[in-house]
Amino acid sequence: MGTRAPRADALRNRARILTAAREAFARDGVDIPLDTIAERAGVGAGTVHRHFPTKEALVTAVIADRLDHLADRAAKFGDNPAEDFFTFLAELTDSARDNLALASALNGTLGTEGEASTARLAEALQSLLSTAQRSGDVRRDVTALEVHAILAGVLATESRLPPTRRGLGLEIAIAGLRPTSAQPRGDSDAKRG
Amino acid sequence: MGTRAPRADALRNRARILTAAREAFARDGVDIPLDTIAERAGVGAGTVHRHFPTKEALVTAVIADRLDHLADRAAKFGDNPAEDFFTFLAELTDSARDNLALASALNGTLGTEGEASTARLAEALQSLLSTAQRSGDVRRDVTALEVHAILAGVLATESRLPPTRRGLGLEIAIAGLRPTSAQPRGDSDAKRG
Amino acid sequence: MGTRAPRADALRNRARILTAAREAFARDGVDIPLDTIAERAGVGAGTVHRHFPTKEALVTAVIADRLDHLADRAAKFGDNPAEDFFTFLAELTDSARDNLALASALNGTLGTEGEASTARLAEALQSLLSTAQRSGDVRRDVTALEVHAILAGVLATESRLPPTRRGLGLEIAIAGLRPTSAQPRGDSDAKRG
Amino acid sequence: MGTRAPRADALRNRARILTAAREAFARDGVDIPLDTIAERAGVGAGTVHRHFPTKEALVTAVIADRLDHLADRAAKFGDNPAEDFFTFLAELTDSARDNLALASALNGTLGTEGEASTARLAEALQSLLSTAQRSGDVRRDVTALEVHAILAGVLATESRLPPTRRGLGLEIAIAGLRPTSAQPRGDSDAKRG
DNA sequence: GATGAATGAGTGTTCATTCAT
DNA sequence: GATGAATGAACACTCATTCAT
Repeated sequence: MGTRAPRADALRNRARILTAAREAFARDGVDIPLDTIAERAGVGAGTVHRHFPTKEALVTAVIADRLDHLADRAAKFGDNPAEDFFTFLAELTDSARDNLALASALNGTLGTEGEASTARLAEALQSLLSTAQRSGDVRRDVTALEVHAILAGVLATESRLPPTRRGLGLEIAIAGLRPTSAQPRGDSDAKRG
Repeated sequence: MGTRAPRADALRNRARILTAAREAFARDGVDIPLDTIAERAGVGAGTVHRHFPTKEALVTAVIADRLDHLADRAAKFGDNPAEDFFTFLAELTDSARDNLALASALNGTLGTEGEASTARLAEALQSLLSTAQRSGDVRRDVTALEVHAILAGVLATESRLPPTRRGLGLEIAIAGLRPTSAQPRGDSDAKRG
Repeated sequence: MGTRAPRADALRNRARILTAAREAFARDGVDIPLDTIAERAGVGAGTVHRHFPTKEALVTAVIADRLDHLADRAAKFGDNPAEDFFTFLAELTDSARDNLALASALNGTLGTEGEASTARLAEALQSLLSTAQRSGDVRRDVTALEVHAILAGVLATESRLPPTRRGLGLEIAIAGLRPTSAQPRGDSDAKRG
Repeated sequence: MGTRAPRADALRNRARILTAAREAFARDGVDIPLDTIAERAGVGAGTVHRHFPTKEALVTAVIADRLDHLADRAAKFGDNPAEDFFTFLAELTDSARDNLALASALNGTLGTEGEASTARLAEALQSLLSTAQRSGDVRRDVTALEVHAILAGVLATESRLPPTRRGLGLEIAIAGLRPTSAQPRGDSDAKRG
């Protein structure tokens, strides 16, 4: 025990930078100057670079953090097949709405930033998806990666919807993900490999 | 008055700039330097600014042009209620796929560029939509503007889908736009290719 | 011939930048900021970059210019074997004395800047050297490249000599370049002027 | 008092910094960041500054150390007039070859760093030189400071010579430092314009 | 004393925009 | 009108130096 705070202010600054960056990226997109982020975080420009050697590293860190956060959240579910899946989509949508950077990340506008975390999220999505598919509430032919892409679309939609209509994009996606009406529902059939 | 060729080359230059900008924005996104566009258009940088006082103006013009083009296309339809509507969505999706700038415009990433044309497109969408709604193949509660937002989402989805799965985003949106299965719409199940 | 001044001020600016850079590099070394050079040349920082896309390009241009100048000068000689050779060495020494950048270039401190011109200079040196060697006034085993290196040494020496002793470094190098006294050269006493 | 180990590690750190700096400066030149040196020395950046308040102080210390080392070495000679002198020049040349910092110091590229040690070295050089001059093997008109400058030149030359020709610069300097064969001693000729 | 995080002025470079030709 | 050179404010990033721990 007794690990004294090894570098208390460094941790605090790192957190402040991440927070400032998260907000700045969310509100203004990732093109915002690092100097602005440094200023908002109340640190010098050099400090930002000490913690994140390049701007890309900071962007990745912020995105990855958001993505990981979502993946963690996804892992918490597990009881109600379809409900869980759709609820998670809703949460994700809410998280990313009005977050330009997260939206960009999910849109693929950002190159390969946060790739690892994107994969983690896809994995988390996978189990929710599989369960929901097994229960017969979701089309069996879509993969987690595809759901990820659909999510990106939902976010894009939501960001253009007036506040009074929030949720419509998700609603439509969810409706579209259900098995075609030809197969009523009820039991689950053919689980996919 | 003897205006032999009043501004023949001015018109030509304008067209060349727009063409170059369209391609450049589509391929490389709107962050591409104006100098590059000028060079590709075979004109001087000053000429670009004569025609489009700011870069934003050029971006708007290009987007508006694309949007108008789509609106024009939409106006050509009108015979088969649901089919027309869905076909148009498919065309729009195809147009924007791999067009970074158009995708951005539809994503709302670009601020208010091309607002007027966005409205025009929404209008064109409106009549297709109304017809399809009247025929009972599309949810009655969505407006043209909302379809526009959904379109943005479809594009975002499609851009993240592997080539082998192209069309899935649109397919799901279309499925989601159908009236809920609870209230079957008579026949109608518009299969798409 | 009627080639109207195609871009008179561009040429003038280029010349001013080169002049300012030459003086700045000579006096302060190549680590001087480009902004300072721009300021001294009376142009904006961007203008420097238009003419010389990177700092290295400017350094190279300045060095190459100096080196070419010397090579040109070398080409003018050709009558008195030993005298020409030694006189050229003296000229080169005078040129580079108090020129930090040129000295650096000849010292090899500068990486590969101006390599082509270094080669040109070596070539020019070659013919002077060959002639002097054939006349028996210079050791036959040294090559032009080696003379180049020796020159670098002379410059380094001269830069550390008090003004009253200028020329001593060259004098010693010249003496050292003569054939060993064991094989007296009959005439030859190459007074240098 | 009980100063058990008063500042044992301080001394050790100082030594480690000097060693790291010596190697770093030698290999990479004096433009290498202090952080790199600190890291190689296994100390913090602040520790470097405690021992050497500015970077210039560290550079000076390293150079001075090298110069002192050479001066010490020079003091060890004393038996064979000319031989000692020339051997020392050879040693010095070998020491500085591939030592960017030392070469810089001797080149005068470094401003006034290590002036005191430069003087010490000159002094050591002086006695070797005087002895050699008295024995008639070295020109009588050169001073120790001038030999120092010549040494700088030799180093510059050597650094540009291909490995197969190492020693040529020194050889020529040595030859040039011998009394002119024609005139046993007495006057010198070689007036330059 | 040692540490290494923080600082912040400074560097090379880019690019939308202006303006002389 | 067209040209493309000039401008200069940004920008990401570096690094000697300072300072809290």
